[in-house]
Amino acid sequence: MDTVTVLKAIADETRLRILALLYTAGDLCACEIEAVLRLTQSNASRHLSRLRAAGLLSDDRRGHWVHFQIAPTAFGRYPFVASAIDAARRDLPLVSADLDRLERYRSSAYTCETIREWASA
Amino acid sequence: MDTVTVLKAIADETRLRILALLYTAGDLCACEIEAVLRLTQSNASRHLSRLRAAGLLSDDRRGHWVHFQIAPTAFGRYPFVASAIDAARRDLPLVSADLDRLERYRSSAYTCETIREWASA
DNA sequence: CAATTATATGATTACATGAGCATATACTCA
DNA sequence: TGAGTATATGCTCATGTAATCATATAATTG
Repeated sequence: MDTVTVLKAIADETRLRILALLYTAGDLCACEIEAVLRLTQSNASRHLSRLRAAGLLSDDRRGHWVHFQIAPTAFGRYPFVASAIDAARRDLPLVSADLDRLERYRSSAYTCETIREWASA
Repeated sequence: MDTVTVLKAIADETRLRILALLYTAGDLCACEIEAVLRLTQSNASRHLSRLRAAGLLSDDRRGHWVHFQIAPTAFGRYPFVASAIDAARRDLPLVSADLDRLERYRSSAYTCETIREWASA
C-alpha cells in the first residue's frame, strides 16, 4: 500500500479510535470494538475492513467471531502510523473515553458472548 | 489543530509532494512550487493554503512573492508529519521527479522572476 | 495612476466518503 | 437441517474534496 492510501486510511476519527483501542487492547473481536466505541454494527465493520485493506489490521476468525489486531508488519512498514496513534491517544478526547470503557469492560465478567447486555447497560 | 485535521491535510498526494519539496528545498515561493511540481496556479495556491491552515506551513511575503516553508513548530507538534514525509520520499515516484526538477532549476540561472520561461522550456 | 505580475478566491463540476437501513453470508449448535 | 448470532455488503443520502476557469486582490514599476 502506498503512503497516500495508508494516510487516507488513518485520517479519520473513527479509524484512529479503532487503532488506538487495538494498540492498547492487543486483540479484540468486532463486536467488542463495536460495543466499546459505541458504533453501529455496519459502521464498525466498514471501518475495520478499510483498515484491513490498507494493511493496518490483520484478522482471524474464531467461530462466529472475527478477531482483529494491528498487523504485525504495520508499524515497520508505516512508521508514521505508530506516531499518529500516539498523537491520537494524547489529544483525541474520544480515545480516552474509549479506553475507560475498555477498562470497565475488561474488569467486568462480560465476554464476547454477553457483550450485548453489557453494551445496553 | 487536532490530529485528524492534520492527517487529512497530509493525506493527499499533491500536498505530500509540496511538503517533501519544501523539506528538501527549505524555502520556496509559490511560483517556484507551482513550476517545479507542474501545478496550475490556483491549484497550487489552494493546497498551500490548506497546509498553512493546518499549521504545517508558514509563509512570508516579500514583495510580489510569498515564500513558504515548513512551519518551525510542525515536526515538534506533529511528529507523524516528519515520518510521513520520509515515507513519501521513499515511495512516491512523483516526489523523486519533483526533486530532480528542483535540482535542475537550482543549478540553472533562472530565479523566481524568470521561472515562467524555465517552466515552459 | 495605469499596467503588469503574483497570489488568492468564488463558482462550478465530478467524484469520493461516511453514515444508516436493510439484507446477505458465515458459522454454531440444537 | 433449521434457528440464531456475528459479520459483511448493497443501496441511498448527505457531505466533503479536488480540479478548473474566471475573476479579484495585492504589490511593483513606469
